[in-house]
Amino acid sequence: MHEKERHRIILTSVQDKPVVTVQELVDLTESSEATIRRDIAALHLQKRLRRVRGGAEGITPPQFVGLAGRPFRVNETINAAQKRAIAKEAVKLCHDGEAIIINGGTTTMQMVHFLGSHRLQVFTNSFPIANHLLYHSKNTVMVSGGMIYREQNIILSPFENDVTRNFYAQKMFIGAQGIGPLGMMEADPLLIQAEQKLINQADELVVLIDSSKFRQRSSLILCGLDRISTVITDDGIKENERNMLENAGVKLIVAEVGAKALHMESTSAA
Amino acid sequence: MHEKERHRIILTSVQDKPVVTVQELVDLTESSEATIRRDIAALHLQKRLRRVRGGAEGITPPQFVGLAGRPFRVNETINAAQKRAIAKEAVKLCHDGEAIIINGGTTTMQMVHFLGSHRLQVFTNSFPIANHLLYHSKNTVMVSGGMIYREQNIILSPFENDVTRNFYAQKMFIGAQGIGPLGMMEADPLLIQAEQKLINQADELVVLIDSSKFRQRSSLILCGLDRISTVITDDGIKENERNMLENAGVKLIVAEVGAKALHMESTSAA
DNA sequence: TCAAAAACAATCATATTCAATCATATTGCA
DNA sequence: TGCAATATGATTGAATATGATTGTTTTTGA
Repeated sequence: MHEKERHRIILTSVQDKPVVTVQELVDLTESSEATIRRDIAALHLQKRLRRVRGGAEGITPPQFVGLAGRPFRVNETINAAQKRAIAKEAVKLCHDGEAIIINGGTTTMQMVHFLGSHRLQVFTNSFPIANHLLYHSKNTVMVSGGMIYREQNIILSPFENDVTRNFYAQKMFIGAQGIGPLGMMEADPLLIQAEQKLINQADELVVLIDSSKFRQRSSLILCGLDRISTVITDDGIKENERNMLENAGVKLIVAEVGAKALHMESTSAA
Repeated sequence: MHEKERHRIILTSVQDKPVVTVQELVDLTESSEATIRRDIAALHLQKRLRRVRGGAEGITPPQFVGLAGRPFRVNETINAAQKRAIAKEAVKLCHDGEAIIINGGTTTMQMVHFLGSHRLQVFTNSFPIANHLLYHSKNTVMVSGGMIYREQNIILSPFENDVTRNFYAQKMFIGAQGIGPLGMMEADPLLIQAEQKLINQADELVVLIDSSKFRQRSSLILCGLDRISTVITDDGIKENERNMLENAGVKLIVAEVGAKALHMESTSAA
């Protein structure tokens, strides 16, 4: 077997499993222990894997807490104060006993912190949202069925006949990548697909979006402004953006970013 | 088992439960007490967990407690060693690339620990199983849609048209309340409903059941012995119980509960 | 408070893995 | 083909990890 071929086998092995032993690779490649060690040493120098006693491990997971973790949690910290304030306003719209739909996303995720003492029926396609509500609240939790996409943290089924169609709510809460005269926009096709499934299952569409998103554009339009009932944003919204929503008949709620958050901002800026 | 593998198991264990004992980890990893202690000490120095008397506890994430938080407060102490041994045998039946179904339950739950380094397509109706596999493995995870019942920790939809029908696997793993000549039995109607949905979606039915359950009877029969391909149990099974399965054409796998556990049994019996 | 049980630390023997070396096999090239 | 360069395989002693044993400390429960 040629060197390249062994390297290919070794690299695919460490991607499939957290660790592979030298012995496993010896069996796989039918070459000697010494050769495998040399290969691992070479690939280690090329930083294509990490050499560990007994074998090799993949380079990707520094620690494996977050396959889903990183993209999600990094995003979580951006504009955290705004997102929290917006989420708080969103929860104020909910009354115990109601049924609501929460679409997955970093802003809607913040709602869970304020839902702890509520008693709602919550339908969501977000695995972490379901998880949090299940263990930290007394709300009834329902999820859509399907495959769990790690990066976006949503549950999505390619089939039309899933249980989503059997759930109906008055309000659906949703975030977005951007918003403009043409409507709500999203960047990820996978998210679009998930959202399309849900938006027809509720009367009112409540959009949670921090004010910076008014200046962002994306390629994919989810729906027009006429479909939106309410927009909740923070107090960074501009006058012309207010007018745009008003002209489209969209109700606007502006969340005051709390004094503490403001204070933290000013001190960190100083 | 290799160091990294043990560390992975230890770290995932402390995230599932507030505290994990040295003994549990010994059973889980099949390594000695001394090794586990050394591992815990090493991980403690790396600040990846906190060492406590009797075992280890998770480092509480500053504020993110709950996302991947502490999903299951399983009744893990009853027959824990047996359940783990049985679950380990079950996982041995799985080969990378395969699609499997795991029905929710305390025994099947133990399978997640051994699935960490696999690459399967896993469909489950158990929220905590999905949760664990999602954050602690590279398996593809799919869930059924519907309401999450807190007590049983399963996802269940009253509708026929859910995504369950779109998934098919060669093997389905399932626990039970009891087993006898009439078949598998379950006590909770809710579980029956969930299981009925799934058992037709797989070729082989693999039943995980500790030997004490052979002497238990319940009111609800899930299915006959003829539907069962394989039964995995522990070495407490009696001769007549073996015969019952053999006569029904059911394959039997007996999991050896570790020598240490056997020793404890015999001494406590003496 | 004491005694039994459990958990722990320290030690040593064994098993595994590693690195270095050399012999052999394969490849590239004139 | 013949030669050199490189790659591979085998062997050995060193380094490291593991498991068992022993004695000590801590906890538990009467």
